[in-house]
Amino acid sequence: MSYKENKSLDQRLELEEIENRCKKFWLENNVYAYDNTKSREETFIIDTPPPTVSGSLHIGHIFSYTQTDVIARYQRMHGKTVFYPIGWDDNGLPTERRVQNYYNITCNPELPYDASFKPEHKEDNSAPRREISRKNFIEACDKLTASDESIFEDVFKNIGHSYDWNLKYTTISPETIKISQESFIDLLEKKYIASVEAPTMWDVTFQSAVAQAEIEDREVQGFFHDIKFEVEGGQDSFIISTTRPELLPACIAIVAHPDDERYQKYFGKKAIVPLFDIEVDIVASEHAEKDKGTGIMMVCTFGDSADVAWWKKSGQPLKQIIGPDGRMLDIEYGQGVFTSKNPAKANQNYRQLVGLTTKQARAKIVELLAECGALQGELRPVTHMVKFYEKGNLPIEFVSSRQWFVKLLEQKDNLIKAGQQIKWKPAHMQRRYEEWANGLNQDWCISRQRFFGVPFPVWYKLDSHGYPDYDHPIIADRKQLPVDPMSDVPLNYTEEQRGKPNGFIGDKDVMDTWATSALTPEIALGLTNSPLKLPFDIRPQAHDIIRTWAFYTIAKALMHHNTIPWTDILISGFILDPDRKKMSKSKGNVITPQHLIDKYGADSVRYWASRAKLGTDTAFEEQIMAQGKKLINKIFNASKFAMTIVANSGISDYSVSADSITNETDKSWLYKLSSSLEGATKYFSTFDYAGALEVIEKRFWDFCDNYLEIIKKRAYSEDNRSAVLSLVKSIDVFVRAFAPFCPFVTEEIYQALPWNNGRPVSVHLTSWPTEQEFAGIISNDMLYDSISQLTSEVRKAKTEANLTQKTPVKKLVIAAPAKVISLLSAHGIDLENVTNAYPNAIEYIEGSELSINKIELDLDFVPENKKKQDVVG
RNA sequence: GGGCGUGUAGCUCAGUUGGUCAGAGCGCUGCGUUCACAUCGCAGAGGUCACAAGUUCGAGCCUUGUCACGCCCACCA
Repeated sequence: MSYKENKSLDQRLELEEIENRCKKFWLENNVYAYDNTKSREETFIIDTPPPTVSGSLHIGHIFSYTQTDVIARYQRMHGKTVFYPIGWDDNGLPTERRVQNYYNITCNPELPYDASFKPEHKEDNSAPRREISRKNFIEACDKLTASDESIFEDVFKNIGHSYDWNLKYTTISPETIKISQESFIDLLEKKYIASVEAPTMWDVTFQSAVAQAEIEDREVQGFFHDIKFEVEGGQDSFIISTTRPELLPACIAIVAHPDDERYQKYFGKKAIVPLFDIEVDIVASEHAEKDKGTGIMMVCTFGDSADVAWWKKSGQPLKQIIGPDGRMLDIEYGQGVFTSKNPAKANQNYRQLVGLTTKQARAKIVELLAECGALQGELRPVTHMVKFYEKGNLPIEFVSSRQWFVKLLEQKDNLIKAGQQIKWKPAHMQRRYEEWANGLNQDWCISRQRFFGVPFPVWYKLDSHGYPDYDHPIIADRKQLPVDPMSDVPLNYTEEQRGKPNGFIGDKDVMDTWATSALTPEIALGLTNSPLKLPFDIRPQAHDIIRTWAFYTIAKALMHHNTIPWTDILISGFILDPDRKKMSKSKGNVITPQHLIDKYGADSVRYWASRAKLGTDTAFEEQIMAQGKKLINKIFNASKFAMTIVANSGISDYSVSADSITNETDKSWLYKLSSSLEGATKYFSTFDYAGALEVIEKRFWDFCDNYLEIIKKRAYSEDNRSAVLSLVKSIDVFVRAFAPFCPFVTEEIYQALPWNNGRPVSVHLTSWPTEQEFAGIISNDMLYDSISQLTSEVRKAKTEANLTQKTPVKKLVIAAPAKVISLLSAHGIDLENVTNAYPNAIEYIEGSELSINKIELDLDFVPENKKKQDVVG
């Protein structure tokens, strides 16, 4: 496919046309296709983050993903075939939540499938949500994610990301589900996974278990309630300060510190829980701290993870009073574990709590406590930290249930070692990882009581009474994968046996979405027949998901393959509001990536992203994009100008060599250019795209402001060969050096270069310019720097005299070291030209430093345009 | 409570191993340019490099302490 009809550059820079032309051209020519015949050494592998599909792309996505793209493009030009996949993380809770709101529906797994149901977008969400079956719900998720994903894809294409779109995946696709289920079975066989019935952190809104990594602390306004407990015998009493009085019915013990003298006398005795007359032991335990509250506290099932830990050791029964929905369960005192000295009284009080939320129950129990006189004094306000599921609005509860756990705790040391083998950029981010690994205190709960996710490939046998045997699950055969145990049947069973005694039931949970996204290396490899293996080269990601995505990926690579998943991890920063807070949703929605691409052009937005260093949060500053647009414009115009000179030069052999570049100024300039490239390459070798851009950009402005001006006259003259070929080389090099950053404008220019015969179809397939290309051609920086400095000083003198730059120089005395004088006097024609000096106006005297000793300008000079004005005026 | 990071011109940020390191862009002011580019060029003003002490011939850069901001982690009765 050809790029465009007319090969020459347009008169003006038409960004939109260029972008459309490029996008089409790159796709049609498979410019970014990964070549699976190349060896590992010739391949650069990127573990691209699959963005969560739950709404729209944020400018922060564009920021970090573009930085990775710049690296990918550099590596491609550096001679590697780049394995650069892209996926959409569409399974999981964020998607479910969006789907519920978008269609105003909710999943009720009890309902049968309704083939006629078609989800429709509802603007108005005030009506009660329509309940639909699990299968209908998943179909709705599929539908909405598919449309969201096509929008994401457009934005990524518009910004010019060079993914190999043949390597596209979604985390809910059958292929991904298969890989995720294989991972589960592998870890299960290796005994890294087990199902455990235990108190688990539970979000009551989404009614699902959640993992430690998804928990965050939030400051909450609460109250201390001072509650009087009688000691058995009724002679004595003590006060407990608690923020959660609604847990009184689940009290299993009272504890105080062993050294606390105030409570020594109670140890070994029993306390009576008010309202419910539960007899509980008063126990000495390090768990309590003397100077907190009243120093004595109640242990309930469960107020916090400390309660869970204490309960596990104690051998006490579990009294679960909070249900999965966060409401008080309907329990009966005098039955089972709910003992009471006075069941009738306990039940009378507890009946008033049944069905209430914890918050409502707290208010009610305060009433009851006040009535019976157990509540001492006023409630005392306190702000304290409470654990929340990161996506939830209510505190988490500990609910006992059966869940699948990945045994990470026993891997702690290996995880830390693996983290040390990986190169973190910036390096201090490794600390974040290590601290998280060190602080891990729970295994990874991977089951979620949700619907849109990867099902566990597991069924349970039912005994003759219809009770499931959780200890001996039926694991799917690998050949069956992917399976949905709710609709598929285990080997040697029939659908008729589902739910019947001696039959089976399917595991109805789905996996934590991280359990699947921690497999992005394996998922990506599944898309190709390449012989690639872990470890990959780089994992780009943001720092907020070090404890989840990075951590779990390292864990899985370790458990599956006993290797690190990548050699380098590049941590990007955040885009912050001007007030340095993390950019808010509302603002992000106003300034959408597409809006910015439309306003400044994709290359300019990319320029903005490329300027920021890794790992550093930066305030959003739109002006950088305006600056980028100026650069893009300059690249276009300077190239166009240079190409016009070349076209009119009468030169047709564009080969650049020591024979063709004969002028010393040109040699000296090319030396400058060459050393900038050396610097840029060095920066890129440590993934420092920002450093690379800086040196290239700096040299480019030098080229425009100085070199072009210096050689202009010579390039138009008879003896123009060296200057013209130097321009050819300069433009060719700049186009390639800017290509990773500004792929659109550089492609547009590359396609118009008249010396492209036999070269790759796209600039993005050419080789990265290195200093080796200049071998034998270049000299050193002395001459160019000298002319450049003098040019600038003469310019300054003219500016300060309020004269036009065209003003001729009558006399210019230059002081310089002998070495510089000999260079300048032999090759000073450009200096004469650029300063517009009269013949023989330049003189040299010896001095220690290069400087202008004396300058005399032609004050009688009148520019052409002024003359005309005078005539008219 | 523990850890990490940041603090450089009005704003956003560079400053690699301590010695032209006091910078860039934007903004502001002035001047110029219209035959590559007004999406332009040139120049100017502006900073005790958070503060204090120390190491050193020499510190924005190293050490210690202080302050401010941000982030991460922490059993939060």
